[in-house]
Order: sequence, then structure tokens, then C-alpha cells
Amino acid sequence: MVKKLGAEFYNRKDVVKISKELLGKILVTNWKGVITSGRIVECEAYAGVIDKASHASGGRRTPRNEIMYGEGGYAYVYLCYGIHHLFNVVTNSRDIPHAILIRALDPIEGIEEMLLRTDKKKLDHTLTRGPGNVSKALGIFTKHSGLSLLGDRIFIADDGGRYSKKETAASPRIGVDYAGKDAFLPYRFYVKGNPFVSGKPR
DNA sequence: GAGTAGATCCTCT
DNA sequence: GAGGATCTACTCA
Repeated sequence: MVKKLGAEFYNRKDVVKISKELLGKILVTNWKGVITSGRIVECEAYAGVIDKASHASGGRRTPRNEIMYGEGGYAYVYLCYGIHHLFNVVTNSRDIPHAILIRALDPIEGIEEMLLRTDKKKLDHTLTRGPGNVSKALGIFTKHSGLSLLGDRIFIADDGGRYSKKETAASPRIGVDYAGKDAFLPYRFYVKGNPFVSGKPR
């Protein structure tokens, strides 16, 4: 039984808790009938204004991150280093800019299509490892920023699959060294032993 | 195997 | 005009 997550899932206040619950859920994109999906095995929480690693740190508000200040349940896509598209899930309610970065997926559906998009010959653990690759494999670009996850084009589903506490772990986030002590917050959640988890142990 | 540099472009100051 | 929530390839050991 697969069911799409509704607004009540995203609009809760505890972004860390939502992040943990996202592990095991399925991210689906449906561009003009072409469906690709994967199970979320790694993500990071960005806790709004108090989090120096977040784009909304200290209450920063720009046209780019405006979507983070909206309702939960929207996609926030951002281009990093001119190359990588990073896909985030906006959570919490209006004016509270919490978001969750999806870092890795375990591919389920549309693997052929993902291989085409990423210019790979065969499935290997690099296909959906790392946020840049996830977006590439699912065909997510900055123009998709602001899309509702309650629609049909991009959404997150629950098929009842769930990882137990023993199978998951938390660690400091990746690539946010500039954030001072906030870089050490254990806001990265992943499935232990999954080959798609980008492992840069610290 | 580990460490480092380069790619590449949008966004904010 | 500078820098970034990254990835890959290449160098050196």
C-alpha cells in the first residue's frame, strides 16, 4: 500500500523528527508521465534561523529562499557551485524556514531513465549518491523550485517500509564546515550500510 | 588510498 | 565581484 504524504506530515514543527521519518520513504518524480523514484536513505535537517548552515540563517530572506518561509510541503531547489542542483523539502509552517536536504536515494523505479539522465551505462552506487546526483537522476532542476509536494509531478510516498532505529544513524552534516559550531550538529541521518549513502566519515 | 584542485553559474553584497 | 548545503578526476605516495 503506497500512499502520498499529506500536508500534515510536512507542517509539523520538529524538523529533526521529520528528517528521521523521511528515511525509508519514497521520493517520486513524474515528468510528463516518465516516473522515477527511489527510497530515501540519507537526508539532512536545516533548522531555520538558528542554524548557521542554513540559507535562512539569522533570518536571511531573499527571493531565492523565499520558498523556505512558506508552508511546509514544497520543494526548494537550489543550484550549487554552478553544477549541482540540490533538492530540499520545506517543512513547518509559514515564516519558519525549516528544510530537509535529500542527500541519497536507493533507486526503485525508472532506473533506465536515471541512467540516461546521468549519462551512465549501468547501475552502480554512484547513481543516486550525494544531493547533486539525486537531483540529476530524478530530473530535478532549479526551475522546479516552489513546486508543491502535494501535486502529481513530485511527491513523497510511504509504502509502509520503515527502517528501525538500529538501522539508522546520525552524524554531522557534510560540506558545511563554514558554519562554525553548527557544522557539528548531528543533523544528518542515514541508513547504516546502504551503499548509496555518501560516506565521508568524520 | 588519500588529498587536492578544478569545474561553472546563479545569487547576494 | 565573490563565493557556495558538491562531485569527480587526477596526482602523489
